[in-house]
Amino acid sequence: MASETKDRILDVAERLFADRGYPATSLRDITADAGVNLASVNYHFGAKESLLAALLERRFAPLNRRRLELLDEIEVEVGAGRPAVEEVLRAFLAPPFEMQQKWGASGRTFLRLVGRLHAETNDEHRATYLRHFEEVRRRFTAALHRALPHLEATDVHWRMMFLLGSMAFAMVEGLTPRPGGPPPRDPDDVLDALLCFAAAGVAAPSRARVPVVAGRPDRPGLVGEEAPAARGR
Amino acid sequence: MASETKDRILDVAERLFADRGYPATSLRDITADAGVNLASVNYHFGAKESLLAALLERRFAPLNRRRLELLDEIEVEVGAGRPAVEEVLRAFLAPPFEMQQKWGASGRTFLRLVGRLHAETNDEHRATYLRHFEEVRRRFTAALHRALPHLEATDVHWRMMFLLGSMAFAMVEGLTPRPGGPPPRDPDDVLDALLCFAAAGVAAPSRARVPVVAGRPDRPGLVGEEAPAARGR
DNA sequence: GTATGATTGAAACGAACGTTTGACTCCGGC
DNA sequence: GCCGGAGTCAAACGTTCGTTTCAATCATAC
Repeated sequence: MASETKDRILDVAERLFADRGYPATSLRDITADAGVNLASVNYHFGAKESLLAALLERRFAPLNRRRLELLDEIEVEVGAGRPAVEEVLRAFLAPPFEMQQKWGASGRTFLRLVGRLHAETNDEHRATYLRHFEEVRRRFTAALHRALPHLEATDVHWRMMFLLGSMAFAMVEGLTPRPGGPPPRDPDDVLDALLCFAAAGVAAPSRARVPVVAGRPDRPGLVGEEAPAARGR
Repeated sequence: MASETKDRILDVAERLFADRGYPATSLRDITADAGVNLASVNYHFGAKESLLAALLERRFAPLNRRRLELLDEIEVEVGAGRPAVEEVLRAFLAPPFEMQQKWGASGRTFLRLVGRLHAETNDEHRATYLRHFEEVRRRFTAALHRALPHLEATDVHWRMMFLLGSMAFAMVEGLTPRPGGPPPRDPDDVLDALLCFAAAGVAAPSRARVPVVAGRPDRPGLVGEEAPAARGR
C-alpha cells in the first residue's frame, strides 16, 4: 500500500496543478516530472479527475477536521454566550497555515492550489472541491452570526465571502513571489496580517445604504469621513 | 470597421471565458455559439491569445481610466493632506460596478472574468492581464499609504492584496448564483457591503505579532488556546 | 461588367490530450 | 520451479485542440 509511485504522482500533480492550473496541466507533464510511466496515473487513480479528487482528499480531510475541532473547542467554551469574532476567524484561518509548516513545501503548494480552486468555476472540479468545504463554510458562517448577532444573515454571508476571497488571494498571491507584489513574508506574519484585516472587516458596523451614487462628481456626504473614527478605536 | 462578426465573437468569448475559464473554452465553442465560422477568430484576431487580449483591452481601458480619474480628483482635492481611506477604496471599487450597470449583462459577465483572471497564474495570460492593472495597483497602493501613514509599507501592500481578493471573490461568486451561497443581491448593495468590509479591514490597527507559533506539535499554546487572550483585548 | 480587396466557408493540418491495450518484469506463496 | 497478481512499460487509440489552407462569396470602385 501507499506505493512510492502513487505518492510521487500526488506530490508532483499538486505542484503542477497549483502552478499552472488543472486544465493546463497534462498527465504527460506530471508523469514526466515524477519520472513514472504515463499509464500509471490511470492505473493508480483511474482518471485525471479522480487524481484531483484524491489529491484534495489527502489534504482537505485533516485540514477541515482541524478547523471544526477548533470551532468545537470554542463553542464548548463559550456555551450559550457569544464567541469572539477573532477567535472564530483564527479557527478558520490558522489550520491552513499550520499545515503549511507541518507539510513543508508540499503544504505551501497545496495552499496555492486551494486558492486557485476557489476561482475554478468548472462545475465538476468545483463539486469535488465544495464537497469538502461546504460543512465548514456552513458551520463557520453560523458561528460568525452568533458572534455578530446584530448583523443580518445576508451581511454575514457576504462577509464570509469576502473573507474567503482575502484568504484565497493571500494563499495564491502571497506564496508565489511576483515582481511588484508584496515582499515575501513569514507565513505566520501573513496569517496575523490576514486575521487583523479580516477581523476588522467582518466586525465592521453594518452601514445603512448611503444614497450617494458611486463616483458622482458632485459628491455629497463622502463615506470616507467615517474612517478616522474606525482608526481611532 | 467594427464588423458585426468581430463583436459577436468578443461578446460570446467574454461570456464563455467567464463561465468556463480560458483554457477550458475552445474556439469551436465560441464560434458555434456566435454563429460564425471557426476560421473567423484567427482571421480577425490572429490567435486565441490575442482574442483574450482584445477582450481585456475593450473593457479594461475605460475601467482603469475611470479609476485613475477618480483617484486624481481625490488627490487634487486633498492636496498635501491625507485622503480618506474609504474614498480611495471607493474610487477603486466603484468603477467595475458602475460599468456593470452601464454595460448590462455583458458587463456583469466581464466582472466574473476579471475575478477569474486574478487566479489565472498562467504566465502569459497573467502578463496580458497585469499589463492593464499594474499602474492602477501601484497608484492606489501609494494613495492608501498616504491615507494610512502609520502603517508600514509591507502592511499596506498586503492589505491591498486582501482587498483584491475580496473584490475578485465578490465578483466571481457574488454574480454567479450558487446553491448554499449568499442570496443574490443588488450590485449596489454588494458594492456597499464590500466597501464597508474593506474600509474597516484596510484601516485596522496594525497589531504587534503575538509570539505564539501556530500549530507547533508539542503544543505549548495550541492555536486555539491563545485566542482567549486575543479575545480579551 | 469586371477587377479588387475584404470576409466567409468547408475541410484539413499536425500536435497534444486523456485513456486503453497487451506484453513484460518483479516477487512472495505454494 | 512456477504460478498469479501487482506494477511498469512502450505504443497506440480516438478525440479535440488551435491553426492553416484555399476556394467561394460579397461589396465596392472603376
